[in-house]
Amino acid sequence: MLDAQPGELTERQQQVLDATLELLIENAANVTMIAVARKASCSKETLYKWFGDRGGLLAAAVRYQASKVKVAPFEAEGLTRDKLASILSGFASDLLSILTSDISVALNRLAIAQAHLHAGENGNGENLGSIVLQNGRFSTGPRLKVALEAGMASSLLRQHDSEDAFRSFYGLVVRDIQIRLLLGDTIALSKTDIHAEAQRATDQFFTLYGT
Amino acid sequence: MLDAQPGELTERQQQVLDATLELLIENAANVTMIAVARKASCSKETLYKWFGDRGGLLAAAVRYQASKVKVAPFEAEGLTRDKLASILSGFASDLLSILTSDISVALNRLAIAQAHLHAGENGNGENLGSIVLQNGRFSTGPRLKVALEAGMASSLLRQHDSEDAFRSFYGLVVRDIQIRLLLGDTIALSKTDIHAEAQRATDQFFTLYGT
DNA sequence: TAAATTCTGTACCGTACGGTACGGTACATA
DNA sequence: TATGTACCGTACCGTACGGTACAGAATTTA
Repeated sequence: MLDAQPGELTERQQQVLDATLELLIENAANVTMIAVARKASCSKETLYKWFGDRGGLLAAAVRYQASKVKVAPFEAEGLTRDKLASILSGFASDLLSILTSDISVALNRLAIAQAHLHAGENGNGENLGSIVLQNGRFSTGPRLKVALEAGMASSLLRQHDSEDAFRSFYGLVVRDIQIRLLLGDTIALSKTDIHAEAQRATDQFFTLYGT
Repeated sequence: MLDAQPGELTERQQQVLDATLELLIENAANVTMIAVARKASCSKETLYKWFGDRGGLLAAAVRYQASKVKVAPFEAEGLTRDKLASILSGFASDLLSILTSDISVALNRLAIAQAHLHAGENGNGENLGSIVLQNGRFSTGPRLKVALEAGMASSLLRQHDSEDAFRSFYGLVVRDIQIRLLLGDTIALSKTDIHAEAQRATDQFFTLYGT
């Protein structure tokens, strides 16, 4: 086998996690160890050897998916209002694209479904909810806050707690979309819809926090 | 037994549903038929007789809880800006109080966890997610829209699609609070915190949509 | 080519849960 | 007092799943 660094995943292991994610998207209730083994054409024993137990497999799948959606950080040099607006609007588009994707809905549902478990109750010891939060909200937030603080330093935005400003922007972008999707409502957002929503949220944000 | 109207619940049945909800709050994974029967001091056979199957019991519990949080509609007579602001702020406070409550988090988690099921796959035939949506987002929304439209008619708010205006207000109020709670993040919102958040959201809403 | 390692496929075990059956009890009605 | 009804408690059944064991194939290493 192609050996990998500790914490890294071999090609084959990634195939297994891809199969897990596929299964998760089509029906979360069908993600059993035997189903994953069949879909990935591997044995259950291998699953347990690689991932410890079911919780470890799911955690690995969530982390693996998160590692695929890393986006490039933006540079805050020579910031103009148009440039900041473009950064915000781009961020909003990305966020909406991700949150409305099948894979995001499925992963959030999975994480929410067992978010009540205390750490250590599952094999991996870490809660899926906190993994999703760490790689989602708590990862994108600070990245955008850099841009917001640069905007304040350039007097494009009024002085304000950047965390609070980010949260309001988040609300303006997401509104009730995510919770409705999670609850099973079917909202179709086209590419142009997402772009329009991102633009609206950005305009409203400047109205509230701009100079 | 105290007979009840069709669709109504007897005292004893409400006790059973209260026990179900209690169990749900303390640990959703423990809501098994035997656990409910023990907690409510009734027999499993009675549960099946009254609610059909597990899905029916959960659906009944969700509906029962929803029936307890009905709030009074507001009157839109002689609307002033202060009065509208008070309505919006009150609505926001109520919304935040509900969404941050243990019972709401537990019910939303439950509904989300199985929102992928097609109608008819559970005994009751109706999806818990849609029940929550109907009694939550799709019930409170139209009620507030009445106030928003009255505000537009009174020229307190700019002419605008009331559905869209409501959704932005919702976003300003809730921001990232609900998704973080659902994912297991612990956010403590005191009574005064909620009041302050409601006030902020209302002020921001007037900035965006006021005249 | 021979030994060793890794993996697949399947059979198996224990458990937990949904759902059913049934005996026993309390109570209401006649 | 006799009969019926509603309910409790529990035993039971079938199934599905997580996890383990093992035999044999495939692949690697020497």
